[in-house]
Amino acid sequence: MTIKDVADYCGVSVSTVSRVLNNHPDVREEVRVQVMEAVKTLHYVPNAAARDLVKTTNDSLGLVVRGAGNPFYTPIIHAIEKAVEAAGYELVLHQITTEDDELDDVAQLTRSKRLNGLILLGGRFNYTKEEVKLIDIPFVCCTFANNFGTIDATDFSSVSIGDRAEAYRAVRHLIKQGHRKIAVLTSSTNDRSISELRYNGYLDALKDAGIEPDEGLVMQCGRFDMGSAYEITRQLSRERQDFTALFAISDTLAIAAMKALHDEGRRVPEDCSVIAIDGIDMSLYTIPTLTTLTQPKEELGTRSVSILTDILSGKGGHMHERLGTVLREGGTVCPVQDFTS
Amino acid sequence: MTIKDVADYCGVSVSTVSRVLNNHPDVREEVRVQVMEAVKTLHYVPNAAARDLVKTTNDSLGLVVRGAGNPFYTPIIHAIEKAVEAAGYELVLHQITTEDDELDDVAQLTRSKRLNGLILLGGRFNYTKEEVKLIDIPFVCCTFANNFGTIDATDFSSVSIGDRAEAYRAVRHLIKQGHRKIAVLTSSTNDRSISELRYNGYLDALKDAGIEPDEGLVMQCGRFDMGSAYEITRQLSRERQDFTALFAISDTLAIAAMKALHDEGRRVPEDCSVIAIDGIDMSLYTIPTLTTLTQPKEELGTRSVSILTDILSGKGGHMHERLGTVLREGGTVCPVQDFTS
DNA sequence: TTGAAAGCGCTAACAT
DNA sequence: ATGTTAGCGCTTTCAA
Repeated sequence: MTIKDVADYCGVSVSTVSRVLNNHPDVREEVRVQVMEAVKTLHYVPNAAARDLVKTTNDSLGLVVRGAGNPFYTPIIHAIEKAVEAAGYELVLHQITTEDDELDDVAQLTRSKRLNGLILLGGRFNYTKEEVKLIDIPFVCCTFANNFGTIDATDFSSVSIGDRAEAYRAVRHLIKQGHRKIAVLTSSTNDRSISELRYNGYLDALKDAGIEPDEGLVMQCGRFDMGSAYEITRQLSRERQDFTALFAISDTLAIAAMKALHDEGRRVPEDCSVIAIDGIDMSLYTIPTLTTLTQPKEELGTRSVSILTDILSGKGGHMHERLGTVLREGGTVCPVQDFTS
Repeated sequence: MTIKDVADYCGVSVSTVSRVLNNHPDVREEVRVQVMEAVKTLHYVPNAAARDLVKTTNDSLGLVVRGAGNPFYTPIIHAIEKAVEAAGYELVLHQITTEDDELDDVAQLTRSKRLNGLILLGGRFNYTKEEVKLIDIPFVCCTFANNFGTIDATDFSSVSIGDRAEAYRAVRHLIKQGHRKIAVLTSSTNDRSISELRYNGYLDALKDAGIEPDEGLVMQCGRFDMGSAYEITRQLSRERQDFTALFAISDTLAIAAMKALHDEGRRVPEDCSVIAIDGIDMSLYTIPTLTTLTQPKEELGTRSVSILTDILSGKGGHMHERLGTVLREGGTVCPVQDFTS
């Protein structure tokens, strides 16, 4: 079933059918209707490969998401999809796992799908100049940037929160409540990614408050995995009774940690305050509601798209936007309990 | 950058380059090495569209997921990806929203990507013969079946739990604990989907126990949306004080409901037991841990794949598998409290 | 072992 | 308004 079959069926040429299919004006209304009905009757669907092959440019943008299951990305992807459509582009979505390298994928996508631009959602922070050269179309990093890399800031765009500063703010919030023994739950302290940045923000806050970092209060759970976050938090709770607050670098880790604290008989927030960063939907439903710095998820998506489309239409150049978070006051933070009184 | 460029660069013909790229045997080792290096140097990536166009068959399977953000699907998708790869096929994944109709998408995919088989993850239950005719390749419905449709069982496969029976079992579990005023939280009672099936299982259980259904205890929240589940549960909690248990048709709805009950001052499980179906990771971390019938998520995925690949290799025909759930005893169900004593 | 050439199905000039 | 035709980049006979 090809366009030729439809043409023969209608007694017209393939170009006429093609015109109807692509809404070109120069077709007699009568013929247009006839073709459309033939398409329905024959259940004809154009071959995308052939179409892609012939079209040299196709107004499509790519979105590569690293770490599919992450609930934090869901609303961002939604926002991007809507914004891309509104801008008159088509979106090619590609999910990869956290083990895959997004740049390998990007090379594939851009060259085989003739993309005009690219959005990377979640990715490494340490691209090299070499690697970036492989991406020969404009791209914007969403929710992350090149914080550890060496590439030129004018070669790409980014939209994200200031991870280190926001982590600082979260921990600062705990310190203001009188906490000084503050544990941190991160996936890693030195993986050149968001985890490392937020961990550094934690250290910054301690330092500014004149608190000596305590290595025994640093929990690394490896990946963004609730199971290991739970285990490691239980373990620390058994080993150490003295910490009065916990900063988790993401909502999901915080939720696992709250459960672990509970299972060790420690109440949140009375015995241990908890704060996190992200603001996923689920953390609205924990008991108590998680106190967290919510990222402007929709805005992260829409800004990424508009920066990209502006570049493509010549309206602007590469830029790096840092958006702010909003402190969502839940019920997991309270002033430190004074045991001496 | 096309295959022609690589050929020119090496001073060979395009066919030779193509042979190298596709690991054909008849190429001089010397030339093979030369071409491979040229590919690296020039950063050449074959155009997928052109490749797809010319290849008539490509050993690829399609996976259409309806309702991307659903955390329940994440492990299933993972299992399918691994199983498909292990079986030597390539997977083409397509996400659609719950508003889209999966069949429209399927028509697109199968005809434009030359798929050999198809897995539908989450979908309508009421396909018609007409619609199914559009899918001209073997397909298997994962987590759902044709429970409300009229299509021939020999025309497709399905792998799912017995939704109605499992809902029955969940509610039965509550009844055994002495509960008789049991509320139900569903997205709809008559949407011809999983919601309706599980709602019917709830009714079955009441009936068998001689309990008169109470329309006032039926909550429909429209979609699988935690926000509306929360609101409607709060509302019911204010209106009615008499129900002692709640059956939610999914874990996510149950989590929202637990929060709502809490915010209305009702303790789980002392004042209201809660049970659900699905068994997502997140519900391990609610406080108390959600009692739920966990679906065999990995098995749902792997069985779907092996049924499909068996059909494709002529080793078997269409079949319909009903897998069982496992009751995960959390802490959200307890015997009904006797107010009279 | 290699090259030349015929398509795969479609779109977009260019004719008519 | 409609038809003819030249590719898009690739794989795969068929010859050499």
